[in-house]
This record gives sequence, structure tokens and C-alpha cells, in this order.
Amino acid sequence: MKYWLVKSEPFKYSWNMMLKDKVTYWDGVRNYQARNNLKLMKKGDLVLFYHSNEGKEIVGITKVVKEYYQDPTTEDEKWVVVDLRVDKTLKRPISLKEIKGDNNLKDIGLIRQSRLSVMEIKKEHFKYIINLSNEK
DNA sequence: GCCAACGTTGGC
DNA sequence: GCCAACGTTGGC
Repeated sequence: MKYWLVKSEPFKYSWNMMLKDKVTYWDGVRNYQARNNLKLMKKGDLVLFYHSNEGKEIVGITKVVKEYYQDPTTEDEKWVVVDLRVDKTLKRPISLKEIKGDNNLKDIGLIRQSRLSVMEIKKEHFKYIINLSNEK
């Protein structure tokens, strides 16, 4: 089982919309590396939901409920989506600022490859972030 | 609004 | 196959 992080600009698709939809297909990925990550996602994998631009914080956890298939928003067969279901809202959002300031998280993809919109998160980083949001 | 860090495109 | 020019993302 793997752990991931996806980014969304809140004005395009926010966590609140995600909460309302419960399940959504993750469309709009137009970058090969991000696409390849989508293809690697397995049912049951956990995915952190990050607000880019506005907020700049991890707000919730989703779960992969359907593995990759053709992106319904384009004819182009290159692009795929996965279905994500809301799992939990974090008790407390974890901001980019906090992540950057935390020595335990300095190798996280979010900082190392800031432009990538779908990335893998190491298990220990994932757990660490969940703990952070629970403890305060 | 600026800019760094990439990714993509197209000429050669 | 290289690289310059251009486009995009996302933090500040």
C-alpha cells in the first residue's frame, strides 16, 4: 500500500466541494510524471489533499476507490483519472510553512518538487503528518 | 506581480 | 538529439 498527495487550487476544486461530492474523479492532470503516479495508485491507497495557492495546507485525507481509467474530460487517450473518496478531514490543517519548518519533513516531495501535482508520500511522512494534525 | 523551476515545442 | 524560446505552476 502506498501513500500520495494531490494538489488542488481551492477555487477550482476545494476540500469543501470534495466533502459534498464524497467521491470524485481526479481529472485535469496533464503532466506525465503526475499521470504516471495516478497509474500507480491502487485501490485503498491513502491520498492527502493539499490546497495550493490559497491556503497552502494539507486539509484532508482521501482514499483511492477506483484505479485509473481514461480521463472523461478529454478524448486524448494519454490522460487518465482515478476515483477518490473522502476519508477524513484533518483535525487541524498542516500548512506548507509548518512542513518547511519541520526537519522531519524536509525530504518531502511537496518541497523538493514543488510543481508536481500528484506525488508519492513516504509512509513515515504520511504518518508524521497525521500525528501532527492529531496532537494539537 | 514577480520569479524560480520545470516541462514542452520546434528549428537545426 | 540538442538547445533556445516559450509556457505553466505555485510560492512569495
